[in-house]
Amino acid sequence: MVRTARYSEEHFIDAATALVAEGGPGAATMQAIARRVGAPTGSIYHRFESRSAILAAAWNASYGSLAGVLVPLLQAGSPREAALALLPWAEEDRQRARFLLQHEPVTLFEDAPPPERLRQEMEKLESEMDGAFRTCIAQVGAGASPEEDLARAKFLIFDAPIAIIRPHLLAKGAIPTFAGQMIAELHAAVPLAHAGKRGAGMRAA
Amino acid sequence: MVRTARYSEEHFIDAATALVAEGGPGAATMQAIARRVGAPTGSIYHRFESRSAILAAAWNASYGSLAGVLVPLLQAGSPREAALALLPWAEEDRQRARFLLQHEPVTLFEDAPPPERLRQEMEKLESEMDGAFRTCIAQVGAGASPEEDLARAKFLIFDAPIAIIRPHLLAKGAIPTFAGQMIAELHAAVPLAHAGKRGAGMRAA
DNA sequence: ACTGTTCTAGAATGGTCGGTCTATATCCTG
DNA sequence: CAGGATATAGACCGACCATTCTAGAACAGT
Repeated sequence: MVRTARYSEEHFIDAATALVAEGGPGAATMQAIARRVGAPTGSIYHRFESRSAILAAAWNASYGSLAGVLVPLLQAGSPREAALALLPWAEEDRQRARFLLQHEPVTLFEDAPPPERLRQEMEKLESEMDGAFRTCIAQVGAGASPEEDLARAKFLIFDAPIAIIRPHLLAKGAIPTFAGQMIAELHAAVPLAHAGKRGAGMRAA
Repeated sequence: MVRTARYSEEHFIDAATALVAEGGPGAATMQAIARRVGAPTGSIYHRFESRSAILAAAWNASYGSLAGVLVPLLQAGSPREAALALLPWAEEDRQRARFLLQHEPVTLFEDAPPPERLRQEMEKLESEMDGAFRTCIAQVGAGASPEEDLARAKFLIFDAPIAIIRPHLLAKGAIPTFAGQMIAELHAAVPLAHAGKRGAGMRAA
């Protein structure tokens, strides 16, 4: 009853992801996406109502892939394993990693906000991840204010490993083995809940 | 003999810096910069030959400000002090910090490369910072390959503190005090040259 | 007061962008 | 073996961008 589609949603999302990963949000023009897929620009609008919609879909796919790896480990109360899991994830899904790791979602949608459906999916993914972080903290045991505990966990499990991996993602080469060692060392030396020493216990020498 | 200038280079650089810090590179259009300064668009071209030139100048000003703080401390062999110095720097010069901390220089110049003069200044600043890192490593004493030592130092002194500070820079509020404590704790727990335990000594439990 | 240079001022230009429109091809269903 | 829904295909549109251009204003030295 219908003509079969030659280009799938995924094609366009992947192209947009790659373009943003390589050249920033500005590089992902509708024409560039279409050219990369080999489709006419008009075809994109059969699947996405706007440029924001593609970018949001790309963000959801990337962030969802990340959450799929991280959330189970966080909920299991394994912060160290979660941090280390970022490494193979980034290596296997380099484009999505680069897409996520260099751009704040804020700058992705400078002009038009993404459609409601996608905006809600974004928020759901973010709150899912956030909840997993809180679950992990609750299991491991916290030390200070909830705000500080969360900031601490996000740094140790997410931002710090990312900071370690990022230079190697931007360069072409593979991620060196010492990156994993640095993450492991960090988690051995700096506990998520800074151990029971009286007070805060984290003033440095 | 000449008409006095009403808008200085600095005016335009500051406006461009603020726009990029707030909305990403795409927000810093020539018209937006001019509007923010209150000047006509044409006036910008009396001081900068192109948009890339302003962005490069803004980058140089921001990175130069950062280097001015970091380089002396690195050359003095004080990695901990350097890392902690990022905090007041970011707080006092929020816009420059945000400009630098959320965007890779790569994505700033998607289309046209900046003029030669500015490109060389960028490279000079970067190699100056790089040299300071190496000097610091040499003083403190290294542990592994030069490549790993450098990656380690950059993480501990620059990227990790940045990762700690970034969420608070993107939010509006002040940087909480526990951010400084986290940086201090990190440096107390994870030495730049991982202490003399046999071999690499950084495998975690 | 005049001159010449350097600036402001903002309209004009050519190119590209996101998004729409019309025409045509494809292929499942009946 | 049609009918018609859904796709491709790409020209087209108005908006906006970086950059250029023309006109006039301001000031230093005479």
